Amino acid sequence: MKIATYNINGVKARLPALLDWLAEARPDVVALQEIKCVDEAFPRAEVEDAGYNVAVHGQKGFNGVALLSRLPLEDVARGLPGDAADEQARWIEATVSGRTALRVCGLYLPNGNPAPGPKYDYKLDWMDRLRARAAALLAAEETAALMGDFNVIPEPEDCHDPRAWAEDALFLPATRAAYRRLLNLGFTDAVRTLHPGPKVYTFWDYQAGAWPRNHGIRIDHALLTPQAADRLTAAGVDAEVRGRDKPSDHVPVWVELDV
DNA sequence: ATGGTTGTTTAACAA
Repeated sequence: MKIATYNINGVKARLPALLDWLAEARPDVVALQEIKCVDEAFPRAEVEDAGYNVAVHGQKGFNGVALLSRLPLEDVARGLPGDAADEQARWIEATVSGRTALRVCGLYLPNGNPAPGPKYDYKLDWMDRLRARAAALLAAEETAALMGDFNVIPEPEDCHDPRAWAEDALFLPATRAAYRRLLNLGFTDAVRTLHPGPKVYTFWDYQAGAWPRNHGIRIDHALLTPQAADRLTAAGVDAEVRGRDKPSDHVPVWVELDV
């Protein structure tokens, strides 16, 4: 089963690009981030016509996540637990039952800039809540995948120029430490594991010719519980999508799991 | 050093 994550930066503006990519990449499950619309505005009919069930957790103007799946989406849950007052739409999870049940979590982790400040505090708080939910998945020995835009550059080799990112919320020591605490619970970074070299990027800024100069960063990740990692057969980044007309600033990241 | 771009929504804001 092919499971992907794709920050599409506005589903309305990106619908043709999304449908083109779905047709050629043929993922079984997709976690979308930054749909930037309310549930009712999601182009459900077009995506269903492409062969996907749809579960949406939207928000007006910003954020917003969704899950697409060829198989039914079971036990859908919306919103990251741990703060009833958090109204930002950044988390959705569901179970997809192939030969084995797979819990897919789609997440859009807060950007956190400018740091320091309230947005950065929110990011670190959100990462604490993410770690709690992730620990529960591990405790339940779930075959699960955390798929999303983590807004974290894990290591210096995950960006073109570490000095340029030194003060950024995506790369600050506290951000990397919080991400490491999550990984060290027992998750496998699928892309890093199968593509250990440098220059594996998933985001290129729209500005300053970042794409033609390959000034990218790796911030979209697929983290697997041990039960899922045991079934990992392939992983990749569809970087060429970034060079097309009207692209998102992110590109799809995917894993193949024998489930 | 600074600015550069895009999407949503309509003057900023977020990224």
